[in-house]
Amino acid sequence: MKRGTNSSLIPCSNKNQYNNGENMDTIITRFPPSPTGYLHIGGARTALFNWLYSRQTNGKFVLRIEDTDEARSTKESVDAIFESLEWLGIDWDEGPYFQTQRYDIYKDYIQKLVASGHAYYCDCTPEEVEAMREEARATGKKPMYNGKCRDLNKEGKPGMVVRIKAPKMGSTVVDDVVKGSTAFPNSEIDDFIIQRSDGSPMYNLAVVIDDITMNINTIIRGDDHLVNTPKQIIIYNALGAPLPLFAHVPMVLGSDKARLSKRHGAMSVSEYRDMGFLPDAMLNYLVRLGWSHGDQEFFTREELIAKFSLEHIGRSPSMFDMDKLTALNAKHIQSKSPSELAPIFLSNLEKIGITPQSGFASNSGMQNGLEFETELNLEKIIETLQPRSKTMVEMAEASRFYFKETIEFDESAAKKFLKPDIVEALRKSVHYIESIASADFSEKNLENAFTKVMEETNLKFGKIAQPIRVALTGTTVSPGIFEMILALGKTKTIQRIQQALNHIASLNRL
RNA sequence: GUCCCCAUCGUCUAGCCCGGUCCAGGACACCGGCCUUUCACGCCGGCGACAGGGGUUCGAAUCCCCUUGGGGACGCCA
Repeated sequence: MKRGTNSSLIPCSNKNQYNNGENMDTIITRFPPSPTGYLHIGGARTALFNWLYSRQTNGKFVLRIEDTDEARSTKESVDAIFESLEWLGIDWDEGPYFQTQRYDIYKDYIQKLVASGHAYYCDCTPEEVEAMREEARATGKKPMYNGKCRDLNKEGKPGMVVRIKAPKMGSTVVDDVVKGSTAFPNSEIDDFIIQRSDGSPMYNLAVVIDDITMNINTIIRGDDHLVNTPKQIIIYNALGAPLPLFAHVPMVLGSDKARLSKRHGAMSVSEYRDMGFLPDAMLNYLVRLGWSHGDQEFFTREELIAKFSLEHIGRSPSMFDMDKLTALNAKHIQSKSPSELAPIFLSNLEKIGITPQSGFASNSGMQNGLEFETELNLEKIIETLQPRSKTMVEMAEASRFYFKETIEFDESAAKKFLKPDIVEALRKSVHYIESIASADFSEKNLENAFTKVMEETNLKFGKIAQPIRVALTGTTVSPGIFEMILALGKTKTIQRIQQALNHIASLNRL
């Protein structure tokens, strides 16, 4: 990995001037959201890349809130960002720092810059500047400040802005791990403002000062920042500070190839939680948007930390695809153990209004339920649903029947399968299930029980399965019979088959 | 308008740096089939791409140039 070649411009004696005793080899990355909205997909991916890289290298990950746009920054956004990061399991070692609390630091550096002749005060009005831009545009040039106050050496007074004295000749080169080397002609970079007339710092200044003082040596960010980089390099150079490593990651586009916005999937990351996505699936999907490891698609969190690499970040932008996220989520749901899924499952149940009052067989912590419910096995319930749930919301929905006290039969299902000719088989099923001791309640013994039913009724299992399914769930679509019975428990199973028997009886007495 | 970035199946991508093993591999989606007590899972197969044009070369997805297309930035926003 190469460091920016521009660091060679920095005098040796100054090289460690800004280092606070941190080991130079420690990778320090950062995520600097501006709290003007929630955390969206693109931001989450940037955070993830930085986090992964710091974790992989045993480095540090710093969280910094860039709230210098005080008009648009809100406390709600800050909280939303924290919440989303927490959900994703992206933790930070330092911060959160708030730029608004660091104004003194910026002022200090701005003074240094002015004193050393790298910046100057300017009292041109916004209208004047706009006129300069207009003029530039008219001649087919890039709209820029024309440097009117550059050499006037104006004394600083309230109400004046401070501008950087940007180099006029040559070019500024950005060395980037993903984009390679890009030269920006200095004629394209104007003397941009680093301090507003109200004394607050501008973005490019604050970022650089923060990155320097926080010892950030690795900057991974969206490539919409690539054109900002030469400006920032100019500040680094003016301060004699070493350059960090830059990695500009292509952006995530919406499905219409336009910049991600609310219209697309650019919702808050926490909305994906509400839609039933697993954090690990989210991470897995996000990382594959722009990064690859050969043909591998599925990654656990640990694998990601081990295998992530800056070298394999792609160069072209990608589009967000909900289908692929969903497919990946299904795989992650399958790969988890039922006990890992349990808390998420329970909270999704609650959201659809199911709050199991009773204890679960394997969860003896919860008590106080109806007698017949105490055999419900939470982990087995989850297990039966894992291969058929693409999201945790789906899983909760599909589990409804487990928690019902009385099954409402789907009309056409009942009509087709709950008929008098099945009564004998159902009765015998009840009998043989009943004869299994609770302690011996297993898939194997259930199989034996149904084998007996099949023998005695001379029916194939296919004939018996659907009526049993309808009896247990009310519908013709469900998990496998045996696994379902195991999850449901003996008492509840018998009760439901009995109920189906009653249903047949009442219909045929009429 | 100016500057910058990017360009492989519909989508995410491998391959590109170090040309031949690529009439281009994987995944999602889609379409068939198998498995099967339903639905899924799983498995097998199919559809489907090197943006276009010039070079360089014995040979180019891979290197160079141009065109086109897409994106980004040009702010007393970040």
